[in-house]
Amino acid sequence: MFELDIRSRKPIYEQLMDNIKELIVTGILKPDEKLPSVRTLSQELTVNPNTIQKAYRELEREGYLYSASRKGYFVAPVDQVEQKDKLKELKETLQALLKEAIYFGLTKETLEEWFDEIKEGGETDDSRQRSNEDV
Amino acid sequence: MFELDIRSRKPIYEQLMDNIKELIVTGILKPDEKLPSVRTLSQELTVNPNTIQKAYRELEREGYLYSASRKGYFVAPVDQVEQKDKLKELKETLQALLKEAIYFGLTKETLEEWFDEIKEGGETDDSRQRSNEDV
Amino acid sequence: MFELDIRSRKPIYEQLMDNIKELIVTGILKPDEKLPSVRTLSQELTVNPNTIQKAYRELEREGYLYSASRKGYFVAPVDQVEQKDKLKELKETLQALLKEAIYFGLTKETLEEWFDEIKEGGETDDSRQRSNEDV
Amino acid sequence: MFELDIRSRKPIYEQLMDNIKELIVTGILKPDEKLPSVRTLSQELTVNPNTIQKAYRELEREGYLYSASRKGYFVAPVDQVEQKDKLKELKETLQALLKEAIYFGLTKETLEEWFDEIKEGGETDDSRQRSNEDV
DNA sequence: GTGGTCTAGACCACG
DNA sequence: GTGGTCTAGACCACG
Repeated sequence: MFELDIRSRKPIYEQLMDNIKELIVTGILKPDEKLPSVRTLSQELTVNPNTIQKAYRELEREGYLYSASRKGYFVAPVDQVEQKDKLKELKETLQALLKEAIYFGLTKETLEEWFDEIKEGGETDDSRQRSNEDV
Repeated sequence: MFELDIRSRKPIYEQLMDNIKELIVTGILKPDEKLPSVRTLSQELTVNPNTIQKAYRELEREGYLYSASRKGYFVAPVDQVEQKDKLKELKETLQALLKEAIYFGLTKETLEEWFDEIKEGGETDDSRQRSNEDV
Repeated sequence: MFELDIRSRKPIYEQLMDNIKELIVTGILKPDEKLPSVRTLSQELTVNPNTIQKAYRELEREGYLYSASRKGYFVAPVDQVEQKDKLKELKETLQALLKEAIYFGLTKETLEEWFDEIKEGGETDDSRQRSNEDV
Repeated sequence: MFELDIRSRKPIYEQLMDNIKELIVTGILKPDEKLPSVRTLSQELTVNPNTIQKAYRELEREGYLYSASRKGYFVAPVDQVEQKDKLKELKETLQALLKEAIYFGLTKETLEEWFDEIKEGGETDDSRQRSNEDV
């Protein structure tokens, strides 16, 4: 489920964040769904609890998770206002990357294909087991 | 010309890289054009020479620049093979980002608009077109 | 009546305390008025009885409530001595907060407005005046 | 300079934050002034570096400090927009506290006196080291 | 059982 | 020299 590369230059807590974001963004983790407890995940991944906690907290700060008192961490539902803010945030990053990709030959057609690939991957997934899906 | 934010969490050498990539990618820096020497740029930006050096080296490693022994660093022209490799590299990053953006409400239409914005912004410079047109 | 936010970082028993203080302080709960029993409130709010108990005990300790052995918890009338003590306690906290607010641009005029807003909001309730007028 | 009470229920990192806020808010620490390094302060206060770091980072998140690459932490100057936001944030807390204080007999006159004390304390206090300025 | 705080201390990246 | 990451592990508060 989680892909962590200890050798990577990217800190483990950031890799964890990316992994969890992916699960949320593809709908595998649903709004208000509970995440594994800090301790549990720590044992499963053999990563220090503090590192898990750091990832969870940062995701809370970014609006992906919320923590309910001492009950644990949960996937945050996104309302429209937050959506717009988040999208504006992402625009800049995305545009910088698009500029690069265009320089290296990305065409509008290819971009549209990529977009469709993602849409199809997520949209039609109703198996929820998600082992047989084409994300 | 260069936007460096010393308060940013992003390391200065990475900010430098981003700035130079931007200049290359938008065609302001042309293929085979010489970049300012490490010393010069170091003084202009009041940045440690080691930091400039690191940015140049890293850009060379990524294929944006080439260095001619003692003569300095130059913008690398991109051939078709390199282009495709680079694009494939970027695809993964871009798709992850697109997934997020779609989750936060990005539509195909908006994405196309963003694409066009960039294309129009760069289109007027035709020296840059050379390397892109033969794709 | 009670605003509890399970997602808040503030413990539920503290949120409960704040809510009850607010009701007392605005005169909605009158001196010697009985509070709902721990059990009742626990069911109404679907909150653990221990949590209600803790809030009530803490409010008793702070002088807002008194408990009559097995009969339950009641709003404590405040006599002049207690009032002065309480006010002295609050002074320190208030001054720290005022310092901050002044740093961020709070003027005397704005502060007076805020004071008046509260006074007007509460003034209409005259049962509450009793305990305040003899100051 | 710093008052830390290990026995207090308030976490050390929060006590640290309060102390530093106080120094900033009273003008003892000036905008862009450097704070002691994490390590230095850690040794001076015999508090774990992680705890210092936590306080610094939280103060950064709240807009009191900024961190410059690897140069250390500095007092953040506040612009007008941030000021207004911060003041709005504080309003709610202050009003809740004012309500309580009014309940316990705080009069407008007393409140104004407290306001003036703070203003004067900052304004005319030239006995300090930092001394001859009028914050 | 859950997250939160804190310590002691190692190692790394940046400049 | 500076902050950032990470571990191993203790103890606490809340519910």
